Amino acid sequence: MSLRERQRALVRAEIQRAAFALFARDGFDAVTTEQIAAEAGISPSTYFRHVRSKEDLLLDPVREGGAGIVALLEDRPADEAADVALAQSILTRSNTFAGAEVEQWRAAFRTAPHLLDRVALITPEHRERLVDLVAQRMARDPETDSNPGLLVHLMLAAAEFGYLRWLRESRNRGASLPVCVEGALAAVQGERWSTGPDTRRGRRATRETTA
Amino acid sequence: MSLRERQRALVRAEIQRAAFALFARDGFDAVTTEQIAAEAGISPSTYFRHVRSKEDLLLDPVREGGAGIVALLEDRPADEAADVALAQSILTRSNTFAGAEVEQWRAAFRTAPHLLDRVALITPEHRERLVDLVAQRMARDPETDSNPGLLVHLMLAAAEFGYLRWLRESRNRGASLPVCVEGALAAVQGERWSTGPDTRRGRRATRETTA
DNA sequence: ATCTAGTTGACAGTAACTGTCATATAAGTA
DNA sequence: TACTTATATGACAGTTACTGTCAACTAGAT
Repeated sequence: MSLRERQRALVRAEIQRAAFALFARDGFDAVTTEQIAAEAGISPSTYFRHVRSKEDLLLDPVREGGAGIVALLEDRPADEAADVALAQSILTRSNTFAGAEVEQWRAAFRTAPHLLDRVALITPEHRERLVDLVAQRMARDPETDSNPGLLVHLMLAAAEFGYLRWLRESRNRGASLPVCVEGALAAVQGERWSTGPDTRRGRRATRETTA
Repeated sequence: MSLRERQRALVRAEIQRAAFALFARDGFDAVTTEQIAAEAGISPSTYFRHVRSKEDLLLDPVREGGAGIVALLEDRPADEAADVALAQSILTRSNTFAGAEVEQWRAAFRTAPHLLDRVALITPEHRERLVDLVAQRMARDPETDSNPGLLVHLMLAAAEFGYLRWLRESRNRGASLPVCVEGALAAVQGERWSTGPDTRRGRRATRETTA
């Protein structure tokens, strides 16, 4: 990683830190881009060079999870059923989504409830990659058969439901993120996603990641 | 319906017509609000009084379906299982989503692919109403039990998948909207959503609305 | 006829972006 | 080390979606 790349990442992180702090204090809508830039110690020009849009400041952190899910799914045992493998990948990823910075993010996000229904867990590119991987596992052609796409869509929607439930609830009273996500993911798994008449391998292997 | 209300609806419809025509011709991003207002024969001020945001011009038509789904679900037979009743309500609604104006809308929407992942089939208020109705059918408390919310979320996600597939495909080559939606909805239905150990009434009553 | 409430357009703002340009600094090359 | 090139920065001007206010107007009820 070159010095330029490191500095780029540093500036980006500093912008996020500044933005989340301001959002949490004053509310998403009340904070201007100029304030964020000032708080981050850069000019507005530079701010816009690093941030595509104000919304993305909040949405990008979750979207980054998409790449992780793809990587995890690629490493799953090949004989595992598509639905199980996908659910486990998502669940494992949600386990790593924690820490002090995440709490800052959550506090910031709570001030922008109108963005709640726009949580896309993943970029279109990563989603397409997931569909291909799932189709391969189901031994179907994603072009002619919509089932792989549907499974990915529903599984991500279920995970999203878990994320939203976790987001809405207060810090300590509600269930943890993995618990929220796992409960929702379970609803999508089932016979429907099998590759053929008698390939049930891996079907019972739910709940292996959480403590 | 008073004259004022009728005129209001008329202006609104005229704005939509103008906007869709311009979007389809020049692309969503290339069309300014002033152009739309001019084409609709009103001032920019009036435009903004009728349109919350440019995005909503495209998104509102689908969102209006939400009210219809709620109404349909309220009229479903009381002994029908929650998942079946909800699926049928959505499917019936999607049947009425057709006509020449819809084709204009589809053409307009195609020029704004970045809005595709923001298709919320329903407003938060209607969604909450659906959750209550579903919870009642499942005999569960929507406050403590997340299953009704999850069923609604997944069912809407499935419908959304159908809508997106229909949207993407060309006018005559792809499957019709109801077919796309029905195929997706079927994936969510199942034993999981039953109200109790032995209440299976209405469980087999899929596919009754489409020809 | 008149009073009230909702509608309209002109106008002046705000804030999120976009594009350009001169300047500075990291990285590759002689 | 010196030189060149690619990239980052900040100042600035512009665009556009959207908001708020105000005076003129019009439908609807009394």
